[in-house]
Amino acid sequence: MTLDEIAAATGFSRTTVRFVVNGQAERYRIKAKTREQIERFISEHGIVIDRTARSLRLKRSDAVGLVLPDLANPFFAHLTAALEDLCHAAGLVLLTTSSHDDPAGEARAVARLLERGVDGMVIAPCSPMTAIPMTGGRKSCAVVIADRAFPGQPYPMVVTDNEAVGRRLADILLSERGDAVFLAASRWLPSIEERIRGFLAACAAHRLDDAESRIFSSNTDDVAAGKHLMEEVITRRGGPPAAFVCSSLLVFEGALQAIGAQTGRLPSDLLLGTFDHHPLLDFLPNRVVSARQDEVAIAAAIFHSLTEQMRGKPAHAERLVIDGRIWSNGHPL
Amino acid sequence: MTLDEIAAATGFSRTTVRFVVNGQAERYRIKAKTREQIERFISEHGIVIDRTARSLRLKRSDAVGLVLPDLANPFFAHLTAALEDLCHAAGLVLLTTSSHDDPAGEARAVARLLERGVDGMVIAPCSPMTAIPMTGGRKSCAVVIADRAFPGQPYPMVVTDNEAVGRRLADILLSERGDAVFLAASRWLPSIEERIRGFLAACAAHRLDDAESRIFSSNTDDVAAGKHLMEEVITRRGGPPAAFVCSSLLVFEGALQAIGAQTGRLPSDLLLGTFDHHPLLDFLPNRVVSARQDEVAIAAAIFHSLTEQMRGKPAHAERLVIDGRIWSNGHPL
DNA sequence: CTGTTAGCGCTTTCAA
DNA sequence: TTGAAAGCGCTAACAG
Repeated sequence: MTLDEIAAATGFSRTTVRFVVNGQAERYRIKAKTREQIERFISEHGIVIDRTARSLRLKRSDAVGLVLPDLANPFFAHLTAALEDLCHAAGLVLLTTSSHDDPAGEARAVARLLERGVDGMVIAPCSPMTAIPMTGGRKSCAVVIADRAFPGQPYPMVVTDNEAVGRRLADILLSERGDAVFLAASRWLPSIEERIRGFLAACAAHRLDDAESRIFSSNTDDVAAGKHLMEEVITRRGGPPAAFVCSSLLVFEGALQAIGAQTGRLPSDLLLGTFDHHPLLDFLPNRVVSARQDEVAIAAAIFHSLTEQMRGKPAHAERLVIDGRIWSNGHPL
Repeated sequence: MTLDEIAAATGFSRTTVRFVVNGQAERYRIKAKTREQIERFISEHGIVIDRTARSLRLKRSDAVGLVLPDLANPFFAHLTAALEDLCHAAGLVLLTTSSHDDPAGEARAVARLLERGVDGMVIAPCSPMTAIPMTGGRKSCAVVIADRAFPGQPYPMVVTDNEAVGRRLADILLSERGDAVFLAASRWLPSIEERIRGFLAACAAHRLDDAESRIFSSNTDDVAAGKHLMEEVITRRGGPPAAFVCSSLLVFEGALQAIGAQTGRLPSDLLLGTFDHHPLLDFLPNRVVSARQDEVAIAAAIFHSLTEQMRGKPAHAERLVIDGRIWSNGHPL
């Protein structure tokens, strides 16, 4: 049922029907009897206002796009869930797209969202985009960069305070074991580089002068990379370290596999550290310290910045930093 | 840049420009020079065709909606990722919405998608909906029910073969330990009921006549429920079982917590079984057997049925069953 | 081969 | 209080 159809069926005009449907009956002093008739008709026959037509006319879609490297990554899944809740509460829908860490796919995704006329876009870029082509849209589109703050973007960025968290995590390991290495995947990511800086700072604070040699990094973020990195650690140091940090759970899994393959099972005093968190970590036989991003707070910051832009505030290239949290044995530290 | 603007700027008509833009230049034998001129202009100035207007005209949005109970649930996150890939490859966008297991939220989500004119909808219902109000839309909308096959829906349903998987899982536990209990959350879900049936069938095959008393169930699916259920098991049976299955990882975590609280740490010969899988399970000190849904195959079946409907094939209430897989120690069984 | 026209369902503006 | 008209950018049908 369209507004026109209802108008025709009830004998009133488009305008009158629309006022009732949009809850503006009061404001335009629609006669009570008129309103009742229309409302009764609608409750009997139902109505679905066509937001496609509405969008075309208003040049506003009440939709926001989300461009992620990978939805299967729990961090992004949680971020999506949190953002979605905020959007829905505000009457917006969320269009999600994954780029699978492919810059071309990312560009395509952005273009597709632009075609759809989204009012805003949240992007976790998979590469240092030269420039997101927001130009070309018929209307301005709010943009917020999430999680991956490649330099040079003219948009607000919301990121975790990776360096601080990395430092705290490393500090715990070094304090408890006096030794630690860092297994880093995707070193080209700003967030990873920041975590490494935090690790190095902790090493410096503990007066370790071989900090650089404690960093092992690869370009891909997967289990195989973690395994390979840990094998390298074992080879270079003649055995497993007393403690290690991994830049992601995938790397963590690979590292555990490598140690398991080497020593049969995990040395019981091996102290494990990892970015990203999963509840099952708490049931591993070893002590695990994990750094966790605050998806809800990140989503809130993103949404705030986005809605401000959508309300007309011009976008700065500001950097909004959200605190990460360290967990150990199922409890925040 | 709109088609009209380009037409005006290049001096050709809307139609001519559109033929070029839509790649139909060949078909309509647009003069090569004309095409080149238009293409050059576009490559210089860019173009974003407005799919909002297109949708309005064509009554087709090239969008499909996805209604899930909870995106943060890894199964649904993986399903979403898989579906998204299929959609994008077919030039469709995916609108995701979570209902948080709230029937009212679910109804709202469906209505919102209908307003948006989605061509199709994938729903993992959170309750036995009396009827999804597909009526009222201006055009028919393809529908596929995923994962939760409440009876009575007139749409195709894609589900895992829960009973068979549940039976295989229970069979492994009973064969290896001769004892097992089932901790089930959300017993009102068809999928859970099916898993329980599989468990009971395995018990019967192992000539256990107390099968019913091995089922412990709750209405919520969370860690607290799992803990509570395991406490009940321990109380009723005077100690932890030799093996148990949980209907979800959340319940699994709760159960481990309860046993840990009771016995200090996990008895080393305790055999763990769970639906849902996570790679970290492989690093637990105990042997873990887990049943895993095949999200990619499920997504493929959903997408196939959906696109068939979108091409005009009327929807049957058929039931498409996808095999689940059992994993143990990081390998499929 | 290219141009013109009508209209998708909505909102806005102006009239009555 | 209510109605009528115009137009968002696109596509389809038809006319040159």
